[in-house]
This record gives sequence, structure tokens and C-alpha cells, in this order.
Amino acid sequence: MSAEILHPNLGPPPPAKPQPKPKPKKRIPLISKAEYQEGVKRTKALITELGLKVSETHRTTIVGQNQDSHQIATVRAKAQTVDRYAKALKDFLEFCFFMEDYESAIILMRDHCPENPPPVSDDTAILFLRYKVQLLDETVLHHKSHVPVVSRGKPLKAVGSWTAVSTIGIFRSALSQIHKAYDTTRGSSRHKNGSYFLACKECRKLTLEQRQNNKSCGAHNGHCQAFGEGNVIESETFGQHFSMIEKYAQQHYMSKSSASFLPSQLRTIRDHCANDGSLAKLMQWCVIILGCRLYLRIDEVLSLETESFVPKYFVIKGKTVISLCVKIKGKCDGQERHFQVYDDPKYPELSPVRPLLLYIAATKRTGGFLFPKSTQMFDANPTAKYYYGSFLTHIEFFVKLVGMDLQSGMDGEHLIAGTHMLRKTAFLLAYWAIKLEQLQSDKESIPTSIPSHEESAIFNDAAMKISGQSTNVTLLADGRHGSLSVQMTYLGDAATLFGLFRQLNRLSTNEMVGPYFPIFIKQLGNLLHIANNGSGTCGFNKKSLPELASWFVFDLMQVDSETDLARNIPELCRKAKALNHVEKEVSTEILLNKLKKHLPPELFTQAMTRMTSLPTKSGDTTMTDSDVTTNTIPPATLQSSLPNYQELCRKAKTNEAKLSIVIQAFTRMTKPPPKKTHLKANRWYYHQIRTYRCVQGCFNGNTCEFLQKCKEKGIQNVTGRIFKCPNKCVHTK
DNA sequence: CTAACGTACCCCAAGCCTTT
DNA sequence: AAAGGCTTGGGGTACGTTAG
Repeated sequence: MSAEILHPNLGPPPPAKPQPKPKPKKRIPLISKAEYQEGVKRTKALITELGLKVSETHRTTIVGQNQDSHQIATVRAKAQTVDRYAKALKDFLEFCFFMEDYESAIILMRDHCPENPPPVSDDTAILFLRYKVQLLDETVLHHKSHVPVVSRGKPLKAVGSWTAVSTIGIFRSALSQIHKAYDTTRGSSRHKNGSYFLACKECRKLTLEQRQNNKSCGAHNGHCQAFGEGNVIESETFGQHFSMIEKYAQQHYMSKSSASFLPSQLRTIRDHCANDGSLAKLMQWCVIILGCRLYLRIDEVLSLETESFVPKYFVIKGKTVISLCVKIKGKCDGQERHFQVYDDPKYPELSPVRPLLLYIAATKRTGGFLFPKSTQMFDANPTAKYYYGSFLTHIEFFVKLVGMDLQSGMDGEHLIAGTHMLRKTAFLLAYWAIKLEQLQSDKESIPTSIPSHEESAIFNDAAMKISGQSTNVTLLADGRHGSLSVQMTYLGDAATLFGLFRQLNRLSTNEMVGPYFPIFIKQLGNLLHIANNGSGTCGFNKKSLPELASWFVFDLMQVDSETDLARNIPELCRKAKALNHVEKEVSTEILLNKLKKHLPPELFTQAMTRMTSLPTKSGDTTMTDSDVTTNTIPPATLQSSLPNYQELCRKAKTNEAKLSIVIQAFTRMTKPPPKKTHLKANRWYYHQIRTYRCVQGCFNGNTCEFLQKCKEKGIQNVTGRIFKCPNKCVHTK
């Protein structure tokens, strides 16, 4: 049986046990199903009692994507929004039942709503917000009387399930939306006398006839207010308490925003990935640096396909790859747009081109997803892309590697390594590049104080770019944000950090970035001209990306054609970095030649001179990149390494193959798996361990004998929880 | 204020395991 | 053997974040 089913570079051995999770407290529903039915009945009764008309034709008919979700309101909201709103309002309806406020429930009952419903009570809405937002088990006090709210004989306890300001905002939007659907509740925006008021008890005592004649109880300027009107969000009380509740959420719950890397941190990550030796790490670096150069969200990078690259727009001059071209359709892009991915000869360690070509050559990728699932790493045409969640755990790992403190945000805000991290880093790199270039073109050494007008100049420049008045900064076009303000937020952080680094004299070589090249191109015709007609064009822009990749590795980098690329990543990364940059690097060969002059020639046998091209294991000190700065490498996260085996095992067809994977999984494991856990990956270990123990215990690790015996005893499945030992041994207990 | 996406948790059902 | 518990995977709901 072959132990080579698993490629040695698929990942580090599975380490570390997971954190035991605290058992979540089970949430008790506010009201029972029976009480809900009771509420519906009472609300319907109230509708009849008030003489409100429920007609089939008048009801708004917009529904969400889930067909059973509650109908909401006006025609303008899209299905997804309706769904989102429906969830917030569903809970609110239950709350109204709980509070026995059936009048507020009328407009919330989507399948039985009259054409002229009264608005919801602002008091109930405020109490609902308090119930949702206040910390778990906190007693909800009434906002007017300040005494505990009691309903159905019990004081109301908060659940604290809404912890974000945005969630509270969605509730407000949902309320507003639903009120806008009806003339009676439309509010001032679309209704002349749209002020918000609730039903007056005195007016309601009048007979129907009296009401129709607009007879009033005497108060409110002679108008009859037997029915409430207006949009609840226009209630002054609601407005006041709404912002108070927002503030409460801000103070009591952590908010999150995306972090970004610094150039030095990117270098640390690059060095780690290059020296790790595994293809997986090389891939992770490609994802990161591509995302940082193309302003992409993580899932957008992971969606890139080999076919996304457009070879005819590649710019290759002689023996130099200037840029690659990639077409992308981002979240906000209406159509596919073309971007140039530039090599960075000045700081090759931050070049996206070199690792990418190396990666493609090493995987022998010819099509499909560029960054596939780990099980398809060596497929020529992967069909499953790398899972977003897995990549997030890798990012987390890198965040730890560079020592980033995510808890350091201001105002209780804490940073996350999430979807927009690469995109934000891209803005930072771009801004820094432009600033550094400015400084250098001014031929000044890096000054220690920043004139503040200089900072604002960049912003003005960027803003001008939007209106097409500047040729200096095309950054905003490259970043292609919809709104200027969001880009400014991203740029703001970059600018502040840059300023601080300069002031503290910390703009060392580690923080340097090469000149900024705009990447977005509209005039493809002209690009084609450049790609085809420049001097020394070698014609590789007429061939595919994989062909370019192998040309890059075997011709440009002069790697021996017999070399197994996937096993020599550290050295290849070093070579790729040294390309066009020889003077900085001292190759092993040059060192050997130098040594030769001083040492007796008989020391240099054939074997020794061949050493330079011998494959070397990762971590071997002779191969260590001279720039490596990290000595301590944190262990890989559990998720980043464990699921591979499970996937592989599931895919394996024969018992032999499955068993081989199981054995490998356990021999690579440093600690026994925890007995019980809800982590999917560990569950797999939990179930496979009996097989492993049996092979070791009963058969001394001889898998052939084990399989033979299983076959004799008619045991069909030798792995997993169904497995029973053919010898009925004790090892499996 | 709206749209879209991403994640964590809950519930459920089927089938195996352990206990009675 | 019945009862109850646990695993596992699927599907749905609720919540969070950010862009437009």
C-alpha cells in the first residue's frame, strides 16, 4: 500500500486540542405556541371590534425569498431585504402578544392586516428594543415610569441578543417600511397631516356615527382620534429612546471592523510562507498578495480562475515579465473589468507575479479555480474553490504570526481579520507607495515632521481623480469603491499610520514599498498595442498562463527540468526573488566558488558540487532565506490542518486507501484527540481511532495482515465508527 | 435606509451505542 | 430488547457587517 496518497506538502501535522466550548444557555421562547394563537385570535377580534376592513385585494403582496416569510410592505424593497425585515418583525409581533398590546399587533399581522391599520405603539417598540438589546437577564424598566415591566405576572427580563447598532437600525427600517405601506400610517413623508399619534381612549368611546362625523372628545383641536395615525419612527419619544438604545449597545457590546497589514507584516508573512516549503503556504501567500494588489475581498480572490487571466494583455519584454492582466467582476462592478498585476522588481518579495507563476508551475494548473480546496491542490482543473472559512483561519494564523493585536481598536471597537482585510491593505500599500515616491522625487531624506497640508494634498488629489482632474493618483479608480467616503476611511488609516511611522523614524527598509502603478485599464486596444509591439516581445502574451508559468520557472529562473517544484518551494522562492536582482543575493554557487579558492580541491567531490541542485527539506538552515526574521512560528490552527484527512478519507474508494489515510493522520498527530467535541474535524478522529488502535495493537501495525483478516471475517468497512475488530480485541475499547 | 453576504447556532431525523 | 443518549449531517433562523 502506498503512503504517497497524501502529498508530503499538504500541511503540517495536526496539533493541539481545541478549546472546550461553554454550553450555550438555551433561550426560552417569550410566549408559547398556544399563547401565540391566542394573540392572533384576540388581534383579529380587535380588528373586527374597531370596524377595520380586511380585504384580499388591498393587502401588499411582496414576499421574501422564503415563500413562507411574512409579507411586508411597499413594492420597493427587494426580497432579501424583506426577509431580513420579516425576521425582526416576527419577534416584535410575539412581543406585542406578550405585552397584550393587540392594537400594535394589527399592522404586524401580515396575513390578516386591514387596509387602514393603526401604527404600532412607540412605547411597545421602545420596550421591545430594550428587551432585545439590554444585557441578558437584566430587568427591563419602563422608560417613562422607571418601574420593572411586568406582563403575565412576571417581570420582563432582557435577552441581549441584539448586540450591534446595525441590527437596531434594521429594526427601525423594518418598522418604517411596514408603516409606509398604508395611507393611515404613511407619516409626514408622503402624507400631509402625517404626524404620529395613538388612539385616544375618550374618542374611542364615541359611537361609529359620531366618529364618522369627526366628532371629538374635546381634546386635540376638535379632531377625532379614535384611531392612531402616522409612522412610529416619527414619534419623538421613539426617536429619543432609539438613540439611547443605540448608545447602550455601543457601550455594552464590542463592535468590529477590518484590520489591515503593514508592509513589514506582509514581509514576515511572505518569508514564513516561502520557507515553510509547503504548497499550501505558497498558495496562501499568493492569495494574500494578489488580494493586496488587486483591492479584492477574500472571497473574490478565492473565486479567481486560471481563465480569469487574459494572456493577450500580458506585458512581457525580453526576459522580463512586466505585468499580467486579469479580468474581474467585483461586487459592485457591472461588468468584467481588466486590471494589470505588476511585478515589483524593486521589492521582489512583495511581487504578486513571481509567487503566482511559481505556484501555477508547481501545481501544473491548466484551468479551473486558481486556489482550490486542499484536496484538489494538485488537480490540473480544480472544480471546488478554496473555502472562505478555511482561509479565514489562515489569516488568523498570520495575524498571530505578525503579532497583530486585534483587541487594540479604539472605543471598545475590536478589529477582525475578515473579508475586507486584503482590500484595506491594498489601500494602505497604494497610499504608502505614492507618499514614498513623492518623498523620493523631492530628493529629500525622510523628514521627521510632516507638514499637515501635505497630507490633505493627497486627499485632494484623490478626490480630484474622481472628477478626472488629476493624473497623479488613480487609486480610487483602481479600488473602485462606490462611495468616496468609504475609500477615505480606508485611506485615512493608511495616512495616519504613514505619518506616525515617519515621525517615529520607523520607515525602515522593512516598511518600504515600490512605486505605485495604476492597475485599472479601460483602453484595452492600446494595451494590446503595448503587449504586442514593444521591443523584445517574446510572444508569451500569445500563450496561456500555465505556459508562461513554466517558461518563467524553467527558462527564466533556469530551474532544472527534472526538479519536483512542489518539494523545493523555499529555494524556488529565493530564486524567484533574486531574479533581475542578482547583486543583492549571494547564491550558494558563488559561495562555493569563493570557498574553492581557499580550500584544497579534493574536498569538492562531485557530490558536493551537486548539492546546489539537490532537493532540500523545509526548515533546513542551509536553505534559509537571508531575510527571514521570524524565529518562532506559532502552531498551525486546528482547522487549517485537520479536515484534510477527513476529506481525503471520504474520497478514497478502497479500504486500502482509506486505511492508509487514517494511519497517516494518527502518525502525524502529536497529541491524542479529545474524547468529546463538537468540532467536526475532531469527531472524525474520534471515530477513526479504534481502527488505528486495532492495527497497532492486534497487528503490530501490519496493515496488510489487518486488511486480510478483515476480509476473511467479512468486515466491509475498516474505518469509521462502524468498525469492529476482526479479533474482537480490547484495543478498540 | 436598502441590499447582499457571511456566520453561529438551533432543531430535526436517522442510526449507532450504552445502559437498564 | 427497550429506552435513552450520542453522533452526524442537513436545513433553517437569527444576527452581524459593510457597501451602495
